[in-house]
Amino acid sequence: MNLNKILNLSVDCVVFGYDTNTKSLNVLLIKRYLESEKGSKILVDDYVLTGYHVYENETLDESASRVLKELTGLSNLYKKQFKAFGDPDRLKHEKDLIWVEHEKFNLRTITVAYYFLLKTEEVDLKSNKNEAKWFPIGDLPDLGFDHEQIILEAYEDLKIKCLSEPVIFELLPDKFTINEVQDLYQSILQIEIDNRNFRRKLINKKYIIPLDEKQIGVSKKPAQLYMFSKDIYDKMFQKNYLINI
Amino acid sequence: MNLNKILNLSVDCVVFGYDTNTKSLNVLLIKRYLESEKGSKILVDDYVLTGYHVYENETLDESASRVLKELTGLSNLYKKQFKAFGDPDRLKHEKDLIWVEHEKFNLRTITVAYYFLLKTEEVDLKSNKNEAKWFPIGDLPDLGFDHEQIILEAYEDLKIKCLSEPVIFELLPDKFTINEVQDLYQSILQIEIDNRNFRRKLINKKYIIPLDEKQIGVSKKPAQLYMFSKDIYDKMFQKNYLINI
DNA sequence: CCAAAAGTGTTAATCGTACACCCATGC
DNA sequence: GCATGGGTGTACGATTAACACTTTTGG
Repeated sequence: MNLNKILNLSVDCVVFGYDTNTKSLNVLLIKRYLESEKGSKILVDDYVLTGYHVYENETLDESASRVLKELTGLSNLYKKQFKAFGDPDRLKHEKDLIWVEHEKFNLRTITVAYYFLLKTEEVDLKSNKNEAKWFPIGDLPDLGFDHEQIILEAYEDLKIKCLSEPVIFELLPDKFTINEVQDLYQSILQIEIDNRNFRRKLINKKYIIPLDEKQIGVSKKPAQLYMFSKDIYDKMFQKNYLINI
Repeated sequence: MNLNKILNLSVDCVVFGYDTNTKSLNVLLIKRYLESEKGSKILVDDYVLTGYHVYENETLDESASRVLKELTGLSNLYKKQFKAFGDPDRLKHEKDLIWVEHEKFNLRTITVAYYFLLKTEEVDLKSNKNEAKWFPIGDLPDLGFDHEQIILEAYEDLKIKCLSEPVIFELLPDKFTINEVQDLYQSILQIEIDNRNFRRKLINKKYIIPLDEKQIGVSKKPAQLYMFSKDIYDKMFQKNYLINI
């Protein structure tokens, strides 16, 4: 493998994780910190998306998967390239310029942005050397570069996508309850959904399969568990060309 | 303006035009031709998307708009950045390598792909020095680079987009008939639509405004003309979060 | 008067939406 | 036995889908 970086090209990964306990759609961010040489002054102290330069003989998709694997240890996650960001002034704040100087980046770097979907619990942050941390999508910290914009555009794309494709199940454990799916939709779309109608709709899908299992260890009536069958979904699937303008 | 090109970054433009006469969704392509030095042998003879390197201090969007203006003379068209293509082997055919050599491109060039929507008649091909030509989406010629893939991905994106946003009207003249809209949907989606149901659906929209005008110069019953009001559409518009998985 | 495309109505089935109470469980 | 969240049914309105003939016009 040719490990020469393409100096003006990077990938950035918006990692969405859902926490079924707090019912929070989270984004995984890493700390960016830099002091002046004497250590007297904090030059940069914020969070950024995880990202890295693309190598000379690596595809963009491979690059994104590599970055994610380094961050989380995970592969084979749902991944979507959603937009390239490459405006000449996308790094305009002083702290970003300091950082670029420090890291010897190319000032005009084009970044190809991906988002990934996983369960917050899947990632072990303890063993992470980047000081990675989850933040709710509605409560993001101070962000470097143009990463706030990148996250918000990823989020918009996810919102639209989850209406027409079963990506929601990428964010849930393999075995889930109907109410967990509802909570997740509500978190993503920031809407209220009628529980009875939602249940009926979901349970009627052939690819939502009731298991012979219920929740355990909950201090209330344990709920029925279901799984999503991608196989059945794919077999049933046919595009419905419903024009809805 | 700094006219230094970024050597490994380009934009490519998929220009979709609809021809109401032939009822054909077309793509605008330019000729790529190269002979060997003695003129004895044709080295490259195919079509490509129009594209160009991004300049040092130009945004990606500006770059795409500039390329399109040079090709068609038009600005303010519907434009969408839909994907970045940057695999290391995306130029793999011999003719592409010859071309890259001849044009002094960077072999590993990342291209940010856009698509544009317009009416085929809007473009004056006569005054075009690039030997630009329209091709039906279903009958594309031999294409250079990875441009066939780029076109097909643009087309998939357009198909999905036209179901939920009124982009269809970008492809039609300001004054159109209901049947023209139907024909266009049929061309894009490659489906048959029931005329009565489609008419009713469209005519009931408040932003489809009947004009005091009918078609002229047609050798049959002239049809009622309508226009699309983006103002009314935008005012009425509210996202409906209909989950359809 | 003929060819060609415009325009028109009804019915049945499905789907979305609104809405309130009982049930099962762990503690 | 009580607090907690799980689970259930019905009725109405809106939307979709299937379907075939008449009308208007230019030539």
